[in-house]
Amino acid sequence: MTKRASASKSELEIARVVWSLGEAGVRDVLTALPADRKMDFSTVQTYLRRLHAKGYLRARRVGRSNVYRPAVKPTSVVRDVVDDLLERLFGGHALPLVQHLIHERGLSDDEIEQLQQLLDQLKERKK
Amino acid sequence: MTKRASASKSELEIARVVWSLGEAGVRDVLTALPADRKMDFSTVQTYLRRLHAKGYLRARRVGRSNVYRPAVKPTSVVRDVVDDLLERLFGGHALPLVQHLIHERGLSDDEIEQLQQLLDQLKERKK
DNA sequence: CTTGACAACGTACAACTGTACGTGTAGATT
DNA sequence: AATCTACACGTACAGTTGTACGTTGTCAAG
Repeated sequence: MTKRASASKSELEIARVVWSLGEAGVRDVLTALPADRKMDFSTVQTYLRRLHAKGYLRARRVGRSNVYRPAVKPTSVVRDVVDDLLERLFGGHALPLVQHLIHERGLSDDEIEQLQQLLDQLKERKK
Repeated sequence: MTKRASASKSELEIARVVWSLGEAGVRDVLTALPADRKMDFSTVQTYLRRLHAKGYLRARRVGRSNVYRPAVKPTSVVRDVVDDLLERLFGGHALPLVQHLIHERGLSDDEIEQLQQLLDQLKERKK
C-alpha cells in the first residue's frame, strides 16, 4: 500500500465529478459542476493537476486537451475519507453517523423505504 | 448566523474529546485520546487554543490551567461537517453515504438490529 | 529557599489549500 | 497571413494545518 497524499475537500469535489463522468477534461468538469458552484477554469485545472500529481487520476492527451480518469477505485478513496471522518468524529463507529444522518438530515419516505430494503437484504444474507 | 471559521480535521478530533468529557483541560484531552494517537501536550494545547479562537470552545480558568467546554452545540458542528462532506462527495444526498457505510463498513448484526429499530421508530412517527 | 514539575503563551515553520493570473502556443476564423 | 480561441503549464500568494519548541512563571516538595 503506497501512501498516497490525501486529497483536500475541494480536490475530492472535483474528483467526484470525474468519477461520475467516467473520464473528463477540464471543461467537462467545469460544466458538470453544480450551477451554484462558481469556479474558475484554471482553478479546476489546478485541482485536476494536483489530483494527478497525488496519484488519484490518470491523465491522457486527446488533441490539445488533457483528459483525466480515475487511477484508483473511487470507492476506496471514499472509504478512506469516510473512515477518517468516522475515526475523528465518531470514535470509529459507523452507526452513530448513520444515526446522525437519519436524525439530522431527515431522510425522505422514499429513502427510508430504500434503506429498509437494504436492511432486508442484509439480514437475508446473514441468515 | 455568524460565519465561524471551519475547524480542521485534527481540531475536530480534539473538539470531540472535549465534547465527550463535557469539559476538559489540555491534560484531560491528552489522556482521553485513543492510546494509539500519539500527540504532544503542546500540540493539543495549540488545537484547543485554535478551537477557542475560532469560537468552538469557551475557555475558563481553573487554578493555573485552562478548562474548555463547548461554545456551540456539537451536533450543529457535526452537521456542518457532514453536510459539507455530503455535498462534495455524495452530491448532497445522504442515502448514498448510508449505503456506503453499510456496504463498505459491514455493520455488525447488533448494529443492524439497532438500525432496524431506528427505522421502525421513524416509520411509526411518519404514519 | 531551591528545585522540579507543569502549564500558559508566543513563536515557528514547512506543507498544503483555495483560488487564480499570465504567457505561450496550436488550431479555427476571417 | 492576422486574429481569435482554448487550453496547458508555470507561477503566485495569502491563509490554514499539523506539529512542536522555548521561555516564563507558579505551586509544591525537599
